[in-house]
Amino acid sequence: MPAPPSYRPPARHLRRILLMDADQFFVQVARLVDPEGAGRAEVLLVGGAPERRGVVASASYGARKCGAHSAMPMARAVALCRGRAMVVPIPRRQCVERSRAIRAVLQRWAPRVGAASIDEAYLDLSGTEALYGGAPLEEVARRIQADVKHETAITVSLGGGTSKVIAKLASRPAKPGGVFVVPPGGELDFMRGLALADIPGVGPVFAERLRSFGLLAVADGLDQDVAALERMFRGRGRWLWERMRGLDDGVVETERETKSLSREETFATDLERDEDLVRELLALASQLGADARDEGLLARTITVRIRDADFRTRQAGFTLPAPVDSDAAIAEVARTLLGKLRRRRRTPARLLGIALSNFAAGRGVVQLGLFGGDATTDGAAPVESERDRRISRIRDALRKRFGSDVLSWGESLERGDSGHSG
DNA sequence: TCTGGGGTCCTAGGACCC
DNA sequence: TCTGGGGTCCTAGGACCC
Repeated sequence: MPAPPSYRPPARHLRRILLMDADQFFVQVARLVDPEGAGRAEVLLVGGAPERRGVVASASYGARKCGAHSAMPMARAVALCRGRAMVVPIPRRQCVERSRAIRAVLQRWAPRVGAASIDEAYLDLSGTEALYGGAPLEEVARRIQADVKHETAITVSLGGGTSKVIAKLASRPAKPGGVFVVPPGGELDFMRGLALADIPGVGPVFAERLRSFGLLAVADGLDQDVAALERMFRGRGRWLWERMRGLDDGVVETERETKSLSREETFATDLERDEDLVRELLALASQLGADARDEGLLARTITVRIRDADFRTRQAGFTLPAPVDSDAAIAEVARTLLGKLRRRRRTPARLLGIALSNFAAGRGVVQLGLFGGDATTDGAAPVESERDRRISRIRDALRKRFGSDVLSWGESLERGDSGHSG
């Protein structure tokens, strides 16, 4: 369906929003990828291997009957299923492909489609009444659902209503594989039947605070006026007042720029020695560098995250004067930051991660300032000397910030650096 | 049973500048 | 000589989501 040439957002109370949610998405894709194996396993767990301390990303309905659910440690889920479960890793590439295919179908139906995650998308169908011959939202949703199934073989559920929060909450009673639309004006009745913890954005911490005030159900909170809620939960009172009524001004965002990119790994067994951590760090830096270059992103800020054996998570970051995307530059900064974190607390670590953020303009942009006014990243392989110069300038920046001892920590960074002092 | 990996957004304090 | 307010950037941590 073609989008109207000039899209005009209609009055808020007339909005027609859908949330599409692919049911147990990873399970569905795993079964399509491997019809003879996973396809035949009624009790299927998709996620990280138990011996690698993984968790469940998606559990089949058969596995849920045993008590398994997503985010549960895989070892526990396997135990609950008493030897009847098949465990497979997330088929990442195929999941991304299916996700894109689903979105392509949705874009034929709605002028505005916004991906909320790999298996969820919002559709804004406001102003399309005439386009669909005045069909009710529920009927349009059923047609979309059938189209997605036909085109991609994926079963999806659709929730609908006058706001994103209503559409999202309506997708739950729609599961599995159904459609549930809250009619305009029916928002309050619908919300009254929910728990406060059901509201997206109310997590375990906020739910506990609400409970400490005796507020469990949405119905409990509807008695409170805005001022009372603001006094109890300053800053969040008005937000809560609105959400309890299904009010949500949020628009469906069609395109969002990437704000951060990261890679992390939990080790099968905790790592204690610095040299082992450095080795893992350098591997992560290479993966992340490749990701950044694939996306054409240049980052100024590099952050290292470490999770100690006691599950305490710490991080340290550094912002460079000019953006980078090379493995060596990321590794250099990351190694210094890891040194800082390890000096602060040297205990076995279960996880290590690196993140890039603070992105500058993409490829082909001339990098200015400290890192050399003549350095460009137009895709041509930089000559080694220029690369070395860039690394040297990064070393200077790190030395200035962290002191002259930073380079005494750990060994030389990369063999490509040829080991000599810069 | 021992807790993934990929993100977004918010807060708060300190540095620094005007 | 003393006091100050606002704005922006950086850093660390945390809540939350799928």
